[in-house]
Amino acid sequence: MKTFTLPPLLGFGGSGQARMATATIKDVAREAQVSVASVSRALNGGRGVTAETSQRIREAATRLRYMPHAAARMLITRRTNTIGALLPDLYGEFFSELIRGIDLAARARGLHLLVSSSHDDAAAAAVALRAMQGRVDGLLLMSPHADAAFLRQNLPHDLPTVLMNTRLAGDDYCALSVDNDGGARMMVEHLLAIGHQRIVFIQGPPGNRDAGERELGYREALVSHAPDSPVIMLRGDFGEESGYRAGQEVLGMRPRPDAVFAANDMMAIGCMAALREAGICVPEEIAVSGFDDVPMARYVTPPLTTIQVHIAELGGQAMELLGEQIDHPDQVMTGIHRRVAAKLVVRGSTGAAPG
Amino acid sequence: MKTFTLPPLLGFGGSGQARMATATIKDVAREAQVSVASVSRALNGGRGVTAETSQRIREAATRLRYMPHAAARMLITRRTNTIGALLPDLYGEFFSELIRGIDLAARARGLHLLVSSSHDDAAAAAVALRAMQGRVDGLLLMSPHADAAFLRQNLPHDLPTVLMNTRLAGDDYCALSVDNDGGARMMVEHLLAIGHQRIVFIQGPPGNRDAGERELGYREALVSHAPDSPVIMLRGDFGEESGYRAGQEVLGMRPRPDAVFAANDMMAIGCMAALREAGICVPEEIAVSGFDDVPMARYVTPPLTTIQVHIAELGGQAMELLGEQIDHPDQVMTGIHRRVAAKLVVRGSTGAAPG
DNA sequence: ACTCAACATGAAAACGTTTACGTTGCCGCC
DNA sequence: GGCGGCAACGTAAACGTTTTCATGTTGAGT
Repeated sequence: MKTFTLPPLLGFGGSGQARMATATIKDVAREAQVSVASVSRALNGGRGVTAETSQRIREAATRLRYMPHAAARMLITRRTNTIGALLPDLYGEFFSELIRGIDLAARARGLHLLVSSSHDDAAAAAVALRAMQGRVDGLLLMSPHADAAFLRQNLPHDLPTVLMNTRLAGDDYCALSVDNDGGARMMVEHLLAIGHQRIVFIQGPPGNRDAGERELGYREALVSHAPDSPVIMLRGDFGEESGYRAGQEVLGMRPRPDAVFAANDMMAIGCMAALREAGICVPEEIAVSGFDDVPMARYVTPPLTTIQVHIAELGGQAMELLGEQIDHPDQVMTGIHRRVAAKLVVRGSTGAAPG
Repeated sequence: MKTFTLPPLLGFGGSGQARMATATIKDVAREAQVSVASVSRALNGGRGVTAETSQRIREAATRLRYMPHAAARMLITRRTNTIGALLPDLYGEFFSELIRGIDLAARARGLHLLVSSSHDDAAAAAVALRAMQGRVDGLLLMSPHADAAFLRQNLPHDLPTVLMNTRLAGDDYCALSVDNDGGARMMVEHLLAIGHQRIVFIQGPPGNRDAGERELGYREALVSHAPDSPVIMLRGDFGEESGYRAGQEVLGMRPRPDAVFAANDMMAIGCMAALREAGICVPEEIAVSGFDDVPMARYVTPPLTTIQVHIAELGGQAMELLGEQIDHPDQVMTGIHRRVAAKLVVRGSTGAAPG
């Protein structure tokens, strides 16, 4: 079998930068004088190959700058080593932190990350979902329009999936979301603890899950810790403007509330603007607090007391959960529903901390 | 050839949710009574197939919910229809906008997006770069440590690549960056136009490309429009703290500067804090301006005059450029270097606008 | 010395596509 | 009526892996 056939596509001649097409496993096999099977074994598990042949193969591989062809491996292995993240139109810190958390956890598992973001409507999300078919081993899904029907329609039922912050609780899928409820309770307890009695809540957009849970936490905390305090709601939509309007409404209330808890930071900031314009001092006359701990929160005057959620952790834990699901496909994990903790950050706007 | 062999893995029985493994092209071929070649033809170009057979094939495909196996296609086609984005550790709005721009442009071209983010050092970036080998048709690369040597070392020379905001100008690669220079000039011209004479510049971190270009723009504008105005530099590092310290230095200067131009918004905000503490009114006594137009810029008091760069456009244009390169591999496009425009946003901190 | 297990290795099948190349059947033209 | 050409379609060869199976080869146990 000694033939004179040179490696067909590899360097011609000797020194250095010869233009070479990417080497395949066959080239490595020839270079190391073994069969392709041995190369595969040596480079993967390393079992079933002598230490010295393995060594020789490894050397040949690096010499040829061999990189296994991803597609070929996927084809036979039926694993892509890639997970997909389907995300809605997200902005700012939230998005970047989420991706960071996912990416880090994925990299730790040796997985690649295929992202598809900015889906405004269900149709766009469905298209993106289909396009990911077969390119990913699992799916991280955060979508406001991901109701049960949508999922059953568009999701391959055998694809491991973890839902993040979605409406439907963990009946058929794994899910993970931020502890809105607990966070809101903490905030109300804080406000009560520093002596406030009449706490008004500025709601988020109707139908929004996060907003709803935060409202729930507010109600729960009141009934369990201060059953005599009134439940006062104002409409909002997470926008700064709506917070401003809510602030104006607060001004007209008699007796005047002594604290405002907005369902997110932007509304809290808008609310503070309205109060300031009316000459009301925060926190002396009215305490104000928000939710999210956006970067801006510590820069407004006074700095905003708020609830911090570790978004990167949301992404990271979701990735962990997905990884488990991928590694143990038989194990039933549907129905698991975890929450990532929220943390109270006390700043000047509730008067309990100097800065 | 009429046999009774049922499609082996497909539904057993009839109605609805029968558990089925994913259908392959063979299943479709059998279902439509044609060869696999015809299926491929019908589903791709559609040439070389009768309209009616094509129709029949298409029906069979949808009936079986056929989705071509991505890996198999990649293997034979040698195209992944995926582009990779290698990004450093980015935060907040910048990151999310960049991804949004890239993602949208990629989707418009039918390309998937593989991201790898959060690379602090060159080693991590190199690993990530290698891992993307063969999984992508092109690369979008933004990396502070992407010098020429690094690229030549780790980048397959035949992989279309577009550099974003990197140090080395377009000698060997396509590059794209924000017009720091032009933006800074615009800002200085604005400050001069409203009557300021002594404009101090707060520098960014040494070695930072963006910071350097902004400083250059500042110098250029001064020499060309106000050669008599002094060039005054203060050290900074893009952090709010450093802006605060710079602000304190400004306070001690005699004659006192009448305007501050910080290399980014956070430093401008820090600077304003220092001035406020000293009882100096912005913009009446000293005007302050920044660069970036971070979301916070419009919420500080007074709202910050700054330079807005359309980050999404940076990503989108980079993707466009990369797409061109992928579609026309022979065409030499190395050396192209585009800049995305910057825009002056005048707000209260330079006193030229009410709010 | 003979058997049997254990082990290193190679040959070849499989994964699901695309595509170059044949093969047919049909039509028009001489 | 034979012949060339064209269009539709099928056959089979690739693509680069992993993995099963078969085949030595060795070493230990009797």
